[in-house]
Amino acid sequence: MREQKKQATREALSAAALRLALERGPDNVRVDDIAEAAGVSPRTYNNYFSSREQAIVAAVTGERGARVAAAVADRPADVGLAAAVIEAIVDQYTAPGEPGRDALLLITASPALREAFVDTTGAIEHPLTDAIAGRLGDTDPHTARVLAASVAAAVRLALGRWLQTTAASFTAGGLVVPSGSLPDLLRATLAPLAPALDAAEQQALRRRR
Amino acid sequence: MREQKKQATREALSAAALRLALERGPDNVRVDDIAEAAGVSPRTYNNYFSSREQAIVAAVTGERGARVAAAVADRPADVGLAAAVIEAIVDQYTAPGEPGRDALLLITASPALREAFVDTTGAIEHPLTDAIAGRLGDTDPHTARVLAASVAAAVRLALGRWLQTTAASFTAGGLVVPSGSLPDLLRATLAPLAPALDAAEQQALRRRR
DNA sequence: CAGAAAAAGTGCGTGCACGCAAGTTTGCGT
DNA sequence: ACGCAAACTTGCGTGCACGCACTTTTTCTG
Repeated sequence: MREQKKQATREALSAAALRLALERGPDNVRVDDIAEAAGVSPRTYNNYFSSREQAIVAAVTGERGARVAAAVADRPADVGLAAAVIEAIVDQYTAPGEPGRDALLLITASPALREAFVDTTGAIEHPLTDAIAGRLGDTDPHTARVLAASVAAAVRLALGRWLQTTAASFTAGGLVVPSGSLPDLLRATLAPLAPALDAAEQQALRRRR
Repeated sequence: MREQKKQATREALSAAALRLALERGPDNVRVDDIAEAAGVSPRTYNNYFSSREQAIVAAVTGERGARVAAAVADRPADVGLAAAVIEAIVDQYTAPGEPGRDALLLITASPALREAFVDTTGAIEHPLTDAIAGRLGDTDPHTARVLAASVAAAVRLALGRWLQTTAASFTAGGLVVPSGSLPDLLRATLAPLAPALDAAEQQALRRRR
């Protein structure tokens, strides 16, 4: 029940942060406002988030880590590790595009928010490590960590490029082509890691018998 | 000449930061002290570094990015990409251990400094991208970026684990084995990425003819 | 060589992150 | 049901990062 309450205030805080940012623009939101809107003290806000940007972005990226991990775990056992990971990520990063269309617009508009959004990639690292370790049979958690970290790094790269090009296409007024959809960009960015993922899977199989 | 002066003040700042941190302990160093010791205004210090930890750590990690890139480029052309990258990194992360032995002790002692030190890994990403792209023949800069980011992420993991275990071995008073030397740890952490590096190299070769 | 343009340094003000030391709530054992 | 211990919240104080406007220095150009 303690956990429930913590999660509740966390969501209240990030929801308030996003709402206020949408209403007034990101630069006209003081920390005190967010805290007040969520019904906690400013100091408490700071126990949950260490920057306004983090709070705002968390409203969009909240449970991505857990969702990605679940998606990886749910792929059928007979598809390769690389395919499982890549498709799980593509799914999870494309599906939630709907809920906050204007939120994404807000994020792309502000460099600080863009950076915070891209940095949330680090949050998928630990859940993804567990998911990969599960598929590899828990023989070598070390390898799983490395692969998860690499995948996270690649996703960070893809998101960065995507935000960059979409932002550019705004300012350039359409002269710049959006450079491909996010799913395509993700697939292309993750492709070079596929050999490493599949090699690890083969080695795990070999080790198991 | 402009660049020279910038680099000079940058080094003056980080050197002063490290010296003061060693003299008084990291928590007894104010930003104003660093600025004064380097002969610039506090505001200027802030144009170079956005945290004390960054300034201190930069004294140790300064040119690592460029050195790693050069080391990768200097490996003979007939060794595989994976071997070239891994050995270059191992070299560059082991050689500079001598200059600041006490500096590393200082860093391991403070969590904030540990984090800053580990985060410097990101700085090798761009130089390493260029080095890898050079070896791949510049056909696909995108792949080079992904690989460099993954390598950087793996190095970050290795450094994190290394600092963690060495710090633990301090507090535990020797009960915990240092868990292997840094070179071994780096090799073990980078190993899972070797298939990806070599696969990219093969593909580059195939594309070239 | 003068004078403009660009770039780096500086002073100031604001909002913030975070340590610390209370106070308050929650959950558990008896 | 009671009370205690651990976890969470809060107020306060300090140092800091960073935007902005301005001065000083460096570089470029006619």
